[in-house]
Order: sequence, then structure tokens, then C-alpha cells
Amino acid sequence: MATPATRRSPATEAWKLVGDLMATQRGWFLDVVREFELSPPQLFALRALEPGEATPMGDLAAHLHCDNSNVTGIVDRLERRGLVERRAATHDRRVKHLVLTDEGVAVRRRIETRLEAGPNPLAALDPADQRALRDLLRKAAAAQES
Amino acid sequence: MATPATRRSPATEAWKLVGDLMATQRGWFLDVVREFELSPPQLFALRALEPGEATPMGDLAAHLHCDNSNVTGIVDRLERRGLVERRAATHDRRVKHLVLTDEGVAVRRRIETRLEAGPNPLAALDPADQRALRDLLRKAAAAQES
DNA sequence: TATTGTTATACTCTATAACTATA
DNA sequence: TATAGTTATAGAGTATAACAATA
Repeated sequence: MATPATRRSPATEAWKLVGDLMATQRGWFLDVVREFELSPPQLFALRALEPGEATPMGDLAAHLHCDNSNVTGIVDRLERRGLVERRAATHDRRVKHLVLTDEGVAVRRRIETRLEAGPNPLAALDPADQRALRDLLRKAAAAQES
Repeated sequence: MATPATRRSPATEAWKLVGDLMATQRGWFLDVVREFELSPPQLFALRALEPGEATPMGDLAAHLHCDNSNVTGIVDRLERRGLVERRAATHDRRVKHLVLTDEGVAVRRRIETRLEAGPNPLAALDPADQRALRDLLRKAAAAQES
């Protein structure tokens, strides 16, 4: 028998509610991915690369929670589309740095805008509740980092 | 230039914080998936099938946001492992119903328990904040359904 | 004619192991 | 010896198109 909702801690139930909310938005998220003609890992990679920063391939692999060997192919495809470039690192010649091209930066920005403008299930709350929720989540995020 | 955090609505910032929280837990989630020797779609499929209920293949495809043809393979593998069974539907002989086996029900329950017991970034909040957060999310979920 | 599930096909993601060039 | 990235390989997910059985 599953734990009844009333037996779960508020944090556990809240976490489950967060998961449910995310699940309801998954279809929309996949639509955005296809709108940009990317795959989910490719879109995650673009979001992971900060404009103006140089990211080692291995760091991207860690961010994507996959093996280094996978990143080779993912970056190959982004590079072929002119969104990313590989550059030699100066301090260690084994390392290759990833840098967004100008178009990569532009596409990344359009993606961020698109995701932010999407259907937000929290917008259904009244303004006071929205602010209260935001503040609690900020607090949780801050506690998370420590 | 990106929208400054202060120019975003509280709901937008809250939604972004939710996404960030989920992202920090992705590695742990993938660990659980591998612990059960499943793939993410296979685990989502098990979670979608309610014990004692018969689910048409097409309904599962809609739930997973993929084409019907993909479900054939995903279900093949779950069936080969003895977690799911295909059954003929009575009212429409084109339809095949999916039913969890006894072992499928047991594995599904273990998965739910494991996911619920996992690291919960919201547990860092004090109890009063946890309850407040839970209540706000309940409200958002309720508003979502209408 | 339209729909459900399957098959065939091509592409992408994924992990593992072996390789290279560095360190 | 160890590490960063690549290549080779095999298995899995994904969409599209074509198909059989059924509606």
C-alpha cells in the first residue's frame, strides 16, 4: 500500500507536486525542441554553454550526465550547424574548448525567450501567491547550494 | 540582452527556479533508472500504467509524447522482462490493452518508494515553509486542472 | 475511408571498450 | 600511469512512411 498523502512530509508532497507540474509541461517543452530542429541533448548543450565562455568537452559531458564519447557526436552536429566551435585549449593540449558562435548565441537567446514565454502553470496563482511561492523557492535554492 | 530577474513576473521566476531544482536532481533520477535496469521511457511507462487498469497502447504513446510505433518496442522490452502483458480489447479488436503483471506492480511500487525517498531539495526548508510551499503548489495544481 | 498497432528505415542518444595524444 | 577526446560497436529511443486488420 502506498503511503497516504497525509502521512508524507510536506516537503515530500511538495516535491511530488513539482514533479507533476513539470510532467504536464513536457509535451510543450518537446514542441519547443522540435521547433528549433534540435534534440533534447542538443538544446541542453546550448543552454549549458554560456556566451563568451570556453567550456571543455568533459565539463559538458558532466553537465549532460553522459559519457565523454557521447559529447563528440552531439557537438559534431551542433558544429555542423554552425552553432558551436571547437578550439584548442592553451594550458592542456588534450583539452578542447567549446565556444558558441554568434549564431549559437542568437539561437540560445531565442530558446531562452521561448521557454520563458511558455505556458507557466504557476501564472494561474494570484500575484500575492506568486510572490510567496517565488520567495520560498529562492530560499530552497539558496539552502540547496550550501 | 536577457530580461533582468527583477523585470520578470514572480510566476516566471518561480517557474525558472522549479526548472533549476529539477535539473539539479536529474543525475540522481538517472541513477535510479539504471538501478532498476530500465531506460527513462520504460520507467515512465511503468509509472503510467496503473495497477489493475488496462491501458491501450495509443494512450501510453500519448502519455509518453511519442509515436505509436515507438511504444511497440518499449512494450516489447517490458513484456520480455515480464513486467507488462498485452491483452486483446473486447470492444475494438484493433486495440491492445496493456496490463501490469504482478511483478510489474511490485517493481512499480519499489520505483515509487525509491523516488519518494530520494534527495529532496525542498527538505532543506523549515517545516512552516514546507507546508506553505506545499499549499501553494496544491493551489497551482488545482488551478491547472480547471 | 479512418484508425490501431506493427514493420521497415534512418537518425540520434547511450554506455563500454579500445585507441591517440597528451600529461 | 593517468587523462581528454575520439572511434567502433551494440542497444535503445525517435519520427516517418507503408502496411494489415479492423472499424
